[in-house]
Amino acid sequence: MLHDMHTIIGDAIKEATGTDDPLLTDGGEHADLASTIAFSLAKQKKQAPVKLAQELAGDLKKNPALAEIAIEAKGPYINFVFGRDYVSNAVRAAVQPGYGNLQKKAVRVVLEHTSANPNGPLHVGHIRNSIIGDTLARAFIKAGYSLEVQYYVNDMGRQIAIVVWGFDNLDSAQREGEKEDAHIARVYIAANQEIQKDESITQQVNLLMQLIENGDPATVRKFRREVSRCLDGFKVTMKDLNVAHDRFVWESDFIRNGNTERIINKLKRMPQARDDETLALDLSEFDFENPYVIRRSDGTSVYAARDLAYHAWKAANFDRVIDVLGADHKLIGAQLQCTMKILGEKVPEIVHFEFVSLPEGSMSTRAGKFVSADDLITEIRKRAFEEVTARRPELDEDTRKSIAQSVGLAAIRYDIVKVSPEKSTVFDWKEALDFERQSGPYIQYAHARACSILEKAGTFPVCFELETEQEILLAKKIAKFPQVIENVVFELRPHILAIYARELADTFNTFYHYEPVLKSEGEVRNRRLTLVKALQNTLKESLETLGIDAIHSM
RNA sequence: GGGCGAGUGGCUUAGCCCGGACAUAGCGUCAGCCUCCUAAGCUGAACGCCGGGGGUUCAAAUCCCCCCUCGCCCGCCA
Repeated sequence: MLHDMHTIIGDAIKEATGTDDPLLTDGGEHADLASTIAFSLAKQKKQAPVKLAQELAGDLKKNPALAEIAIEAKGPYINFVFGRDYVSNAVRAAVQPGYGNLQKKAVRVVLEHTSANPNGPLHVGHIRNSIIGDTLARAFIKAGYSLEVQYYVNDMGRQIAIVVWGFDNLDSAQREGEKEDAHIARVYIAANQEIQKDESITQQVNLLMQLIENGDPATVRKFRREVSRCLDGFKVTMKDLNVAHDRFVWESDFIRNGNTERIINKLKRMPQARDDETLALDLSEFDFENPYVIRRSDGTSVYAARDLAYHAWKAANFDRVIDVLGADHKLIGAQLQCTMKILGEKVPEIVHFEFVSLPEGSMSTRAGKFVSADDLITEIRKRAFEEVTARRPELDEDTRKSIAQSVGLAAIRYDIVKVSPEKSTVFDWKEALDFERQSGPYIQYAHARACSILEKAGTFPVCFELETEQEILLAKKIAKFPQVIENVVFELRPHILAIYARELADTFNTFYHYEPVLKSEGEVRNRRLTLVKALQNTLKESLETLGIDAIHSM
């Protein structure tokens, strides 16, 4: 809709001026769309931009295609304000279930996210990956793509060898009520402390690494057991965060199925290959200083080789390959992309996000310095329950618990997804536990408020003819939703949706303040109820795409 | 040392790709609003050399160059 207006107006300007870019921008408070084309025409024609804007506005007004649009030159700007049809069509679309769903696309997308090493619980840094990834996944589905979400399980890393060494050599019994991933972290941290004290342990870890690479059955069993247990813990955390994967892909499978060997053989024949003691690629022509090592001198593969095999497999089975990775993977991500390109394979698109740290510094699983996602979830549910109990003492405990769970989830997911990924952040308990303004619960509250109005109203005849300034403001904000979904998947930036949802709630709260709905009468009441229905549905679709429950009461 | 990212009122943050009309919002501060549809809300005020310096342009938070500060990376780890 908004996109259509852009096209119609843009074409009209191009036709009237003969330029190929109508220089349309958002009109902000002045208009729905505005063109600054008069500035560039001024240069060409050597005339004043104000005069040209006026002339052009006059010409455009005569264009029958723009009959519904109010056109006015204000100084050098040409402002376009959409008419009643635009507004009523927007509301008509927005009351429909699934509003914002875009046309189905015959494009298969594979999205990898989280993929944390299974050596300890997910912490508040990992879940930035999960939440960005899961929100993108939801947006892709809404945008009509066929999607598979994968978790790449790094099950043959050095950290896992350290975990296994710990289980073999230290006091490692699981404690009463201890979650699997927390248990593994405890053993991993203890094992690292032992390594610090006694360097000879490193030799034993190296031995485990060789055994796993060679497929020694007993070692494989041990690795797999601990990794699986850790993943079981992750799955509980991710379920609590409403984050879902379709498939867990194990790194070691790419050794077992021969894909790693195959890609190494292919890489050997590349002109960039340097096959001395190690096999490495010289990517200096692409501005990568260091050699990209693929195979060790002892003949075993490194992570990069298995990752290339994994990505080649994804490239063969999907049309688009998207990875969500932390900023620490920028260099290796770029090397991977570069290598895939020279192999003639589909190049993965990588979404990077910057680090989450603690006020006291970087997080480290090995050093036991982290805030686990589970602790955050527990704490936030507790706080949310207190809040719900204070606000709604009349509700029974189960209902309050259920609301608290949804509110807690909203607070966590929104707090993380609202920040643009290129900002590094410092985890702050106070902000994470805030349920007011610019928070997930704030948006849920606006939705619940709309639900409450609709419930009290019962049935009503729909009316799409809006009148007042506040009504039209809200309807125009609602109208932007499909374009927001489009932008999220195009730019791979889910925080755009987070910002939009908050602004939509803001707009509704202002509307709510100025325009009585239930207390108005006749047509006014009907059109406002219709608008509230459209708003409620748009908020619901927005929240659900953000992975947040659109609860009806809170 | 090199590469990448960030720097926007006291704090957090949008806008930057694609340059335009008084820079977005929240927290905090101050002044108000619950006999009225859920106050997890609303209205108003104060608070800004958009890190610094050059440049391009009719026009720069946005583009280019230099510098400063912070984060991340530069392994035969993953």
